[in-house]
Amino acid sequence: MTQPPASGRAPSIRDVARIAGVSHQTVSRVLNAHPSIRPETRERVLAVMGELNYRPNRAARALVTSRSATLGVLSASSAQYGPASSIRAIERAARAEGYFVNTVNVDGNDVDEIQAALTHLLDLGIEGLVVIAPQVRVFDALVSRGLELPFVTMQSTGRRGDHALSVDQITGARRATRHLLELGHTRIRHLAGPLDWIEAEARIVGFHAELEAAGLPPSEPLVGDWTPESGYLAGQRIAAEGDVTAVFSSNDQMALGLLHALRDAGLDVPGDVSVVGFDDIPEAAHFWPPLTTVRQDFDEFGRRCIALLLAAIRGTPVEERALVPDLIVRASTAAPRAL
Amino acid sequence: MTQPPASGRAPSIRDVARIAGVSHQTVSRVLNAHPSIRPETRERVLAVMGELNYRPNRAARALVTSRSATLGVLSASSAQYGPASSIRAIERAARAEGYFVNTVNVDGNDVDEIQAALTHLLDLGIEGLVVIAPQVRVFDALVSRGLELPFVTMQSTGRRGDHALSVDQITGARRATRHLLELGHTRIRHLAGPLDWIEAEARIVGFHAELEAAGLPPSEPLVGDWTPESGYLAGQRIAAEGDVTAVFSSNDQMALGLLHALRDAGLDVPGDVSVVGFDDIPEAAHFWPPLTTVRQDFDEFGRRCIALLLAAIRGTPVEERALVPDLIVRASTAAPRAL
DNA sequence: CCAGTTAATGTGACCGTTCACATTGCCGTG
DNA sequence: CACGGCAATGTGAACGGTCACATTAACTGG
Repeated sequence: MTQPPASGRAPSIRDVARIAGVSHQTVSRVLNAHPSIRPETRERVLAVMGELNYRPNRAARALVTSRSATLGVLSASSAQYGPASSIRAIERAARAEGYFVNTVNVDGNDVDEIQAALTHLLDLGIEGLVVIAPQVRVFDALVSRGLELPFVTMQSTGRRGDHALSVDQITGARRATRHLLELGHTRIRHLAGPLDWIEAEARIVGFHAELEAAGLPPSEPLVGDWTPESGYLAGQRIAAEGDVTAVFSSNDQMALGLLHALRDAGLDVPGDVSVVGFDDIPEAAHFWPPLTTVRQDFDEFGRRCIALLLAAIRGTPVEERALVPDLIVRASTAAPRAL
Repeated sequence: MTQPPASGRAPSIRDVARIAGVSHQTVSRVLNAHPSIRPETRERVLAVMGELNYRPNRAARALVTSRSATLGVLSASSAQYGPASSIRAIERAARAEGYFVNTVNVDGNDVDEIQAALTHLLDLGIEGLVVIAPQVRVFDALVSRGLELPFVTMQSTGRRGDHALSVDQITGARRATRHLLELGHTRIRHLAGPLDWIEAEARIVGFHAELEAAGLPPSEPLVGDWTPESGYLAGQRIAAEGDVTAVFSSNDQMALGLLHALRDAGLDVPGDVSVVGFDDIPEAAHFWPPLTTVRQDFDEFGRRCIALLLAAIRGTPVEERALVPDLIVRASTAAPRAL
C-alpha cells in the first residue's frame, strides 16, 4: 500500500522508492547515474524525487562510503587580499566539482592552534587539504603529523604523495628586481616578509639570484611583517640611511607604508627612490604614486589548487606547470636621478 | 574474547567498548558527558580511546541526530577586507563552540548563483546561516525561499525567527558626516556603494539624516561599486564640478580612488577637499593623506554573529545591542579653506 | 526485611545510504 | 531447446553512532 512518506523527517530514498514503485536500490542507482537503469525507470524516479523535494542525506552517504566530499583549507592571515582571494577561488572551483570547502583560520605562529585546527579538519573527515599562506611552522606541523591525506601547498615537502602547486615566486621576484636593474639602479634593497614564510623566502631568493646575475653584491634584506606599519618603519630606516635608490617590497601593503615613510622623510618616489611591490592588490594602482608591482593571479591559483588536489584524491595524473606572475609597471619606478 | 579492532576502518565505539570491557552505549555516554557514569569507568574508556586514537565519526552522529554541527556563511565579494575579516572572525568563534563553518562565495548579482549556493549549503545540512555583505537581491532570495533555518544578517527581515545583527551603519555614517559639518563644511557629497547593498543604503540614510539635522539641503549621492576605480571616476566628476569642499565615501577603497583623482586634478586634500572613508582598512592610515574614516570592528562583529546565531539555534535568548563604529580622525579632513 | 528508588550499565532498533550478492527475464547460440 | 550471459532490478546487511527501553545492584524508608 502506498503510504505517504512519514512526515517529520525528510523524505528518504525508500519513500521515493515506494511511491515510484521500485526498490530503494534502484533509486540509489538513479542517484549515482548507474548505467543499467532503463531511461523510463529513471524518469519515473526523478519525477518522484522532484515531487517530494527529495535531497540525498550526506551524512548517510558519508557514513557508508567514508567519503565526505569535503575539502579543508588551512589558512593563516586570511583577511589579507591574497589569501582571501585564493580562498574564494578555491571554494568556487571546489563547489563546481561538487565538493564542500571548510576553511580554518589560524595564527601561523601558534603551533598548538595549528594542531588543533588540523584536528578540527580531520574530525570533519576532509578528503584533502589546501594550505594557504604557509609558514614554515605550519608546514612542519603537517609533516610531523605524518598526514596521510592528499594535500596541496605552495612548496614541495619532498614526501611521497604530496602535491606542490608552485606559483613561481622566485621568477616573480627576479622580474621585479630585473626591472629595477634595467632602469639603472644598482643600490637596491629588499623589504622581505617574515622569514618563516615560504613565500617571503622565495622572494628573497629571487631577489638575490637576480642581483648575482647582474654581478652586484648581495644586499641584506630588511624584514617586515606584511603590514603597512612595518613598511613604514622600514621606510624610515631606508630614508635615514639614504644610500639606496630603489626598494623591492615583498608585498604591496608594506610598499604602501614605505611610500608613506619616504614621503614623510621628504623623499620623492620615484625621483629619489623607486619602489616595486608584489601582489597587485586592487588598491595598488591608486597609491601615490601608483605602484609598480608583480601581479599574482589568485583566481587561477585557486583553480589550479583544486585541480591538483582532486587529481591527487582521485589518483589521476595532472601535468602541472608553474604559474608565473607578471610585472605591472606603474609610476613608482623610474631611472635613478644621478646616472 | 578480546579481538583486535578490525583494521582497515577507523576504530568505532564498539571497538573501544570491547577493549574497555563495557557496552557500546557506555562509551557513547562517556563521549556525551552523561552524568551517571562512574569516574572509574570513564577513565578506563577514555584511556582506551586514547590508545586506539579513536575519533567519533561525525557522519554517523549526524545521521541519527540530524544535526550537522555545521554553520553556513553566504558571502558576496569576500576578497574585500571587511567581509574577509568578518568571515575569519566568524569561523574562529564558531570553531570555539565546536561548530564547523562552510563558506560559499557568490556574485551577489546573479540570482541563480545565489539560489544554487543556498542549495549547496542546505545539502550540507547546515544548522544556521550567516549572510555577509548582503545585497537586497541575496536577501530576497533567502526570503523567497521561505527558509526555515535560523539565520543572521545585517538587517531585519521582519520575519519570525530571524535574527538581525545590527552594526549601526547609520550612526557610523552620521558620525562621519557630523565630523565634516563640525569642521565647517556645508557643501558635502556622499560617494555611495551600489544602491542594492543594504550597507550602502544605511550609510546614505545616515548621511542624509545628519545633513537634515544640520539644516542643510539634501545632496544627491554619487554611486560607486566599492572599488578604487569607481572612486577615481567619482573623484574626476567632483573635481570637474568643483563645488564641493568635502566628500564622505562609503568605503575606504573608493576613498583611495577619490584621493587619487583629486590629486590628479590638482586639488589638495584636505586643503581643497576633505575626504572621509568607512571601514578603516589597515591601509587607510598610510594613504596620502592618511584617511579619516569610520572604524568597524569586524572581529567583534563576527563573534556577535555567532553568539546570536547559536542562541537562535539553541533557542536561548540573547540581549543584543547594536555595534556602533568609531570615527578615526586623520589628516584627510580639515576645515574648509574659505570660511 | 522488603517494596520502591535511583545510580550505573546493557540491549536492540534505527537513522539513510551503499555494497555485495541474489533474482528475474530475455537474447543469442550451438 | 537447454543454457550461458547480460541487462535490469531486488534483498538484506552493513556503516557508527544515538535513542528508548530494559536490567542489575545498591540504598532508602516504613
